[in-house]
Amino acid sequence: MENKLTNIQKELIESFGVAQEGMGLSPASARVNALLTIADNVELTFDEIRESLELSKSATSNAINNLLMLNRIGYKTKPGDRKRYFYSKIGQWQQAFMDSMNGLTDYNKLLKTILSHRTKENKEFNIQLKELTEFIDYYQKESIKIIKNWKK
Amino acid sequence: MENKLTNIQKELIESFGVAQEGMGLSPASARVNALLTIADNVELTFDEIRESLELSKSATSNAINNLLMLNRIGYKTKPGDRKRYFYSKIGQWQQAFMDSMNGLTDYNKLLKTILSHRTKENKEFNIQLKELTEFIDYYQKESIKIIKNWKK
DNA sequence: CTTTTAGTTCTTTAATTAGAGAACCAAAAA
DNA sequence: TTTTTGGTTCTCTAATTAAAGAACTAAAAG
Repeated sequence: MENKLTNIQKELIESFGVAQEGMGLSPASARVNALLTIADNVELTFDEIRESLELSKSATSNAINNLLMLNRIGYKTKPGDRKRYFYSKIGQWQQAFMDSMNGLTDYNKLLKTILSHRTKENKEFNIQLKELTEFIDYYQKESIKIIKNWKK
Repeated sequence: MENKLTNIQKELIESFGVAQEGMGLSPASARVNALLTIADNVELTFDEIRESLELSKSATSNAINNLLMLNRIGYKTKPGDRKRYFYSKIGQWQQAFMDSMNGLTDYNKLLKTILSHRTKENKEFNIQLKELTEFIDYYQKESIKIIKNWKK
């Protein structure tokens, strides 16, 4: 159970943690996710995570369950071992990317509804709003093409 | 100064406001930005914003300054009129989009640093991490192409 | 000058978030 | 059956965020 982090690793966890806080994760979730990206061992147990990050059990539990819900991490078990081994789902980025593209649809629907309720005055503004919705449609389609062409 | 919103407009402001809270704006900022997207009049003064949204002066002031800083809104003045007329910078989405693409560079730099500090064990994980950084590079370039091709 | 306008800043409060620590619990081990 | 393991849940507190309301201010109007 000796899973010591180097100083560089600790620093990377903090930097990457901060970056992921900026992407909407709580401090503890961000650090757990960072740890699972940075630690040499890619499968860590609850207690290894807790120890490495010096978190309480509750903070560890909540962070892990949050990341599981967001599908950012997963876990596996080993026969005859009750512990769960958590890992980063970094390989899932294609799916995550697709999901974020699809998430744009609702936002764009809203923009279109807004446009449909605008008066005819402010032609210029309406044109810009229309262009934005058209661009989002276009961008979604092109992005999906982009990702499909990504097989180097 | 009679700038009454219809019920539909009020609802749209709430929906769009919530959507923008999800994109990182505070409730008041999100609603100010929504108002400037939805109101018939695209140029509103401080007091018109305050009244329409039933906000306090401080909340209005902070929300406006926050949006100005984020470059999501701008204002113009009129000769012989001390008031500022605020408007949504919706037409600026191309620039905003470019900025968000460029924002990925730092994140990717971090991922590359993380990769460079990983041991050679866990080949599969390292490959996935490498793929992700390569995809981000590729995606940035392609996205910029996409936006440049957007001149219909 | 004095007042009004167009905001800004300060103070306070309410609400939310984050996390510690302890109590708890179910399954497995002893 | 009791203890240990691997967590989860509950309670409490500290910190942060959001916004109201009042006091303030600089520039323009009267």
